[in-house]
Amino acid sequence: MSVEWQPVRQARTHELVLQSIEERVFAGDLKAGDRLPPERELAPVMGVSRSALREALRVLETIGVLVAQQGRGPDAGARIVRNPDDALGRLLRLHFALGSYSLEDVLEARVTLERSSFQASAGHATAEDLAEAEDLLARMGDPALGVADFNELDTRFHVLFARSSGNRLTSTLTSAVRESVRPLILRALESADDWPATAAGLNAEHAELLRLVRTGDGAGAADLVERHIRGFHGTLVDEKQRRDDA
Amino acid sequence: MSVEWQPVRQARTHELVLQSIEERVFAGDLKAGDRLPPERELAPVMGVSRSALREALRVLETIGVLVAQQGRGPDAGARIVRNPDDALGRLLRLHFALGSYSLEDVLEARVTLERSSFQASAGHATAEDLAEAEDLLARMGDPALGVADFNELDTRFHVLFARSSGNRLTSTLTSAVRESVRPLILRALESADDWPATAAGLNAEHAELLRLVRTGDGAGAADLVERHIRGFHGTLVDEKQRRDDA
DNA sequence: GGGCCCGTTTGGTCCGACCTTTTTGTTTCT
DNA sequence: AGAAACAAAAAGGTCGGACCAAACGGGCCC
Repeated sequence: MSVEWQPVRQARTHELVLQSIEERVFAGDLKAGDRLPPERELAPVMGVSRSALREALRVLETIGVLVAQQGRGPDAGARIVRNPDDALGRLLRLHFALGSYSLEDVLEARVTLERSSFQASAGHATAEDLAEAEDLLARMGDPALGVADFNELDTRFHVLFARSSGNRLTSTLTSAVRESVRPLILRALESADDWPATAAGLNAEHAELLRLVRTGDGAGAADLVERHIRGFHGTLVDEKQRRDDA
Repeated sequence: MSVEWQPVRQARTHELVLQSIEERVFAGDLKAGDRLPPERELAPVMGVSRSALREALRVLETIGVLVAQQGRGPDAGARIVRNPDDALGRLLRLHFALGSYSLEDVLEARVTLERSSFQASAGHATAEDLAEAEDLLARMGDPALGVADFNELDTRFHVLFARSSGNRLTSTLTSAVRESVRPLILRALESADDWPATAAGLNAEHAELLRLVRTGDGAGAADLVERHIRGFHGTLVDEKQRRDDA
């Protein structure tokens, strides 16, 4: 295999700034909670214009490692934070909309991730987690619940178990993937033939999932969540088919 | 549970622009390959300054849904693309450096994702994939190979199988997670007690992985890659321990 | 036809002015 | 003395305009 040549791509200023800040992060110089100097001071120190600096900060903000606050006082200015979830969610949502990933890809990824989540959750879930799941379950049982509200609660149910697995990375990935198909799921639910029956069926599975996690049956929960996801995604694919045919 | 009140957080201009463009993407108005109007035209049409528009474009660029090219001709300007891998890699790398995720979290996520990758790869890998893996394996076998080069080839080996699984989403996630621990792995390799022996051991496992994938033994490949990752991550944890103690 | 030059288009950079929000300090009135 | 009102300062947010740099297209000259 021959060496692959790459075009040189002259680095843009904001990329240099970015690189410089990232190095600080990698070196441990910048930790969560630290504040950056004000833009008007930092820009000349780095030898770039304020606009270039701001573009770099915007990038860091969309990655979820920085927030900016107007005003004075200790909370003002640009601060390093750790908030990957929104960033990852937006990323996957957009790419899914653009067709970077097929529905089948998302299905398999959800199965893989949520199997792992539920497996671990069966060993790690706290009493608070279980109580919250119970609460969500009860609210989803309301027959008068609208489709959109159901979808919201269903998302929270799945994300809750991902969080309770104790693994923040898997949790982030799981909820981002779940979020990315959220609009699609909403549309599918809206066009369900018999919505009350669909909701009841999903809820029965949710209740059983909760029971398995509570009793510590990780393998059982993993198997059931796989069936749960495959079953529902199956109707999604059917729905998509019907739409494409029309 | 009472209703949770949120602060209103006045939206910033670039966020409005972003929202507007995202809606176009979700609606299917903007597809991969489409070009946006020039900044100088688009900004006044949207009623914002060019700077605000540019910040929104920068955000889209870091998400990997847009690239910008200077100059004239059909390739110039801002174009919609689908390139999630770099974006995801940078995101996870930074958050890992900031301590959003522990080493154990990454270990479990890698095991989950790569088990799935290798399982699927055993059914999907093409002859080209296998040939490339063979090539990488041969190059990793060179005893004179430096640690950094080995790490580079090892990364490509793992990412290759993720890609060959046929699932672009899992592949993206796998390579991003692998990339996020790359600097760490490099440091661990550099401080290995007996580097040639370590390399030989890893290579033997790589060769066996390739064999299992080639013969279509997905379950076997999944099990082996789990042992492979856990074994190596184990030395990482030991290494970290030793550093923390010092 | 090939090569050179020059203009046009488009993003990239910089600067300076001004707006808005948030806190802090000070003054004034009771 | 205390509370309310006002003013100043510090920070990010926005805007407009000027200019730089890269890439392409076309025309001109050999």
